[in-house]
Amino acid sequence: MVSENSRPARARSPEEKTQRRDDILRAAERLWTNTPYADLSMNQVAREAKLAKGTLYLYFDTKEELFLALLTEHLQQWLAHLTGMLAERQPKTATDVADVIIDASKGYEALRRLLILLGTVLERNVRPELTLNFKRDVRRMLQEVIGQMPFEADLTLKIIVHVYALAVGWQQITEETPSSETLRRYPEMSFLTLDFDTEFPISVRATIDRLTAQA
Amino acid sequence: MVSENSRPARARSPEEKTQRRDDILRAAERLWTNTPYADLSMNQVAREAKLAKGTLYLYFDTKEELFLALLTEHLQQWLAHLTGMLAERQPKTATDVADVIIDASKGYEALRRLLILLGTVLERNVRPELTLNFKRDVRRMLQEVIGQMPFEADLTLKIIVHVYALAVGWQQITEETPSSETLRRYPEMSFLTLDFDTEFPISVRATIDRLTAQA
Amino acid sequence: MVSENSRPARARSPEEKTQRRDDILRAAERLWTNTPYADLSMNQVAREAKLAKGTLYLYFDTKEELFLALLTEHLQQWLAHLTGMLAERQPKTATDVADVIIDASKGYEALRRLLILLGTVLERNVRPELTLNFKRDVRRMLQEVIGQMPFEADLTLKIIVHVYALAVGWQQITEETPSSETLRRYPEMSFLTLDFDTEFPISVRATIDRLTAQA
Amino acid sequence: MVSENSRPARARSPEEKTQRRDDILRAAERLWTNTPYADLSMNQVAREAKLAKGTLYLYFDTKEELFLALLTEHLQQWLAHLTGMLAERQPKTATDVADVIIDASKGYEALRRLLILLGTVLERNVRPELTLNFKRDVRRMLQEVIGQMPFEADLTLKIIVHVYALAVGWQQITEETPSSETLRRYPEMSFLTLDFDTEFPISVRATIDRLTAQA
DNA sequence: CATGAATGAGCCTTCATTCAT
DNA sequence: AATGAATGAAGGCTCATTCAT
Repeated sequence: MVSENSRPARARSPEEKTQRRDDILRAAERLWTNTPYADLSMNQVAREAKLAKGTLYLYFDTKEELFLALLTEHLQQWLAHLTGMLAERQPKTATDVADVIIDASKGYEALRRLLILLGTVLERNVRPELTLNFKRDVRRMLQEVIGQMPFEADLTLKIIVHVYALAVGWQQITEETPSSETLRRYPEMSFLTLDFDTEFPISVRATIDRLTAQA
Repeated sequence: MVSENSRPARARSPEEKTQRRDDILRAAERLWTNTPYADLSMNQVAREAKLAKGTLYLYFDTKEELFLALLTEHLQQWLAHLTGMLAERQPKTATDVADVIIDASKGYEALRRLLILLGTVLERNVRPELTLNFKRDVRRMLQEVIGQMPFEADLTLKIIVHVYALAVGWQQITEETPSSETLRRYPEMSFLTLDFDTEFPISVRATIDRLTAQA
Repeated sequence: MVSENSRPARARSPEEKTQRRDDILRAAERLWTNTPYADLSMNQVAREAKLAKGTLYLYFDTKEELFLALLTEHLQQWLAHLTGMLAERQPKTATDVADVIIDASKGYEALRRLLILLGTVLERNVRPELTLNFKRDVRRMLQEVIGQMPFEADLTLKIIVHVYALAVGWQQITEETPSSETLRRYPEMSFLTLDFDTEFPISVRATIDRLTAQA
Repeated sequence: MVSENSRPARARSPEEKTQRRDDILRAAERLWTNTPYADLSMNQVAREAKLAKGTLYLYFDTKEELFLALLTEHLQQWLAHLTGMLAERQPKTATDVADVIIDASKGYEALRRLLILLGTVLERNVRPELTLNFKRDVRRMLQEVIGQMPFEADLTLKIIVHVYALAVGWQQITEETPSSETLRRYPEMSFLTLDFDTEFPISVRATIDRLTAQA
């Protein structure tokens, strides 16, 4: 309800600058929801943010860095969300933990698509130092998750990475594509028209059970 | 004056045309091994195949179709390989099946990278009809696999798709990137420097066990 | 009188390709006559040559290389012209030589402006290897000049370089600029409104006399 | 907490404003020593001067005007230096005069590079009126030089302009460029690796001798 | 069937300058 | 007077695809 009109013409204070940076990320996010990375130009982001193209570059050095920042945000949010749920539910068993992770993962498709982008585009075109920073940030955030998990740190980390692999894998397979609709018309192909929220939990439960049993 | 393998100057007969098409695929394959899709131009493929750029377009309508064909081939090979191993080993239990699948998957990194490409680029830029054809081809090949598996068709298909998700997910995470080397220097980040051949089997076993137990 | 209409749609033979490359150089040259380098975009050159922007890059890797090629051409022409005049007039004395050089230099303003460009822009933005090649080409062409000069090779080269310095220096001072016209309205400033064809000869004669006397 | 030289936060008095303007020129000068014009952004100058970008524009209308002011300064200094040396040495002959000019020119590379900039960039992008002012300033300063020279005003002016041409020409040829180092490895190219302080004097002496002899 | 020259839309990015604060 | 965020025109260049030969 606030939006553009209340936006100061120039972001002077650190808060305003954070806000402006956020405006840009929000604009990128809106477009990201329904546009693949390659089709999403900085021009579009600028227009969507109602800013000049050059302004984007005051806040992000490159297109890749912008999306790395977006990913950082989304991942932060998810991890915070997960930490919160863990703290609340206090899971004890593998099954409990799987349930929390599965529940916490609902509605994070944008994040999953950003994670694919990470391996596909970002890591390849960003100064390695930045990717590294990003990963160290992630590691730091994970410390909080570890604190809320009923397992040892190493096992928790292993679980998280497996969940990451599953999220990326299933996202890629279940994502809507131009041919999805047609595909649904062929019954023999139903094995390929799957739903993330159905399949991902199965994998997650199986994997977490196994990993905890092994430990 | 004749080029290596004394390739005919023009492909006239159907066999020659198939051969020419194959030359192109082989060239693309050689480059694909160590070049990401975005950095791999049609020009390079043409040069590698010792053909002119335009010639590529006589055999493939677009760059994406070329790589879809390459994916089809690789998938075909892997499925044949898998079918062979199944026929040979005649696995009975979930564990047996998992073992065969894991063994059959070794050395197919190129295929896994093509599968990522499928969801990331190909499905988005190819006539939907082609993707569909591809998927129907895959379905047909799967029939052979089904015949060699000790489970019902639906369960077998479900297993295959889960394996697909795992392959894509783990490939993405374990793939070497510019920052990989530096990452290895930080012990606290070791949870991210993983090996496909170590992690993928764990997931596969866990998942197949679970899927068969549920059924 | 021939011009664009007789131009083949595609340059296939080496001759046609040389011709096409030449078309581009001619277009650049026409614009160069009345546009400073910075204001002269590749877009304009393409338009002037009635070619697409990309086509330019089939013949020249960068804008700088295009202009380095143009400079090479002009320098070649001038050196050929000079060699011809030397052969014809067979100068014996310093004065004779100066006369020939001065006469041979008339009408080469474009070349002088390109020489300024060399030191100002090209050498700084072109792969050093290319500049080097260019200079070795020049050295080779100079061999012909040396053959026609009544002095030893070293002295001839020294003379040429001094003439080069004078050409560049006087070009810069006598070049027409936006303020030139107004400048001419102030009699006390007449010392700055000079004519290349008047001043350059004086310097050349003085310098060649001195260099030959010293030797 | 106070910055160096305890510069006032705001320049209020005319003296302070002159000082601020000078701060900017000094900053530009420091950068100019080792950065070509194109690579030298107003941002850098502002940072070097520890001022904001906008502040620069309170003192100079454009980047070009800033450098024109810098040139004015350097030229003023050189002319003052020259006048001083002339007054001290009282040269009588052409040779004497040449010696003084040559000695007075040592160590003024920055000025020579600014003179190249004048013809190359400044005159083309500055209001003609400003270039004119600059030139009239120069003319005024030259009056002092004329007073100390043993020749008539016109001849003195002519000499100065010839020296100007030589300075610009030789600067351009002897300036270090990315390919200089490699060039030095080829003995046959030694005719191009020259030293300003060696060649310039030869030209100057030759030219002044000639000009005075003609008169 | 083969060629490869030609196309041109479209990309990211830079930076002198402006102007709200 | 000083700031520095915002602007936006403009630039060089790439590359999948087309099509005349």
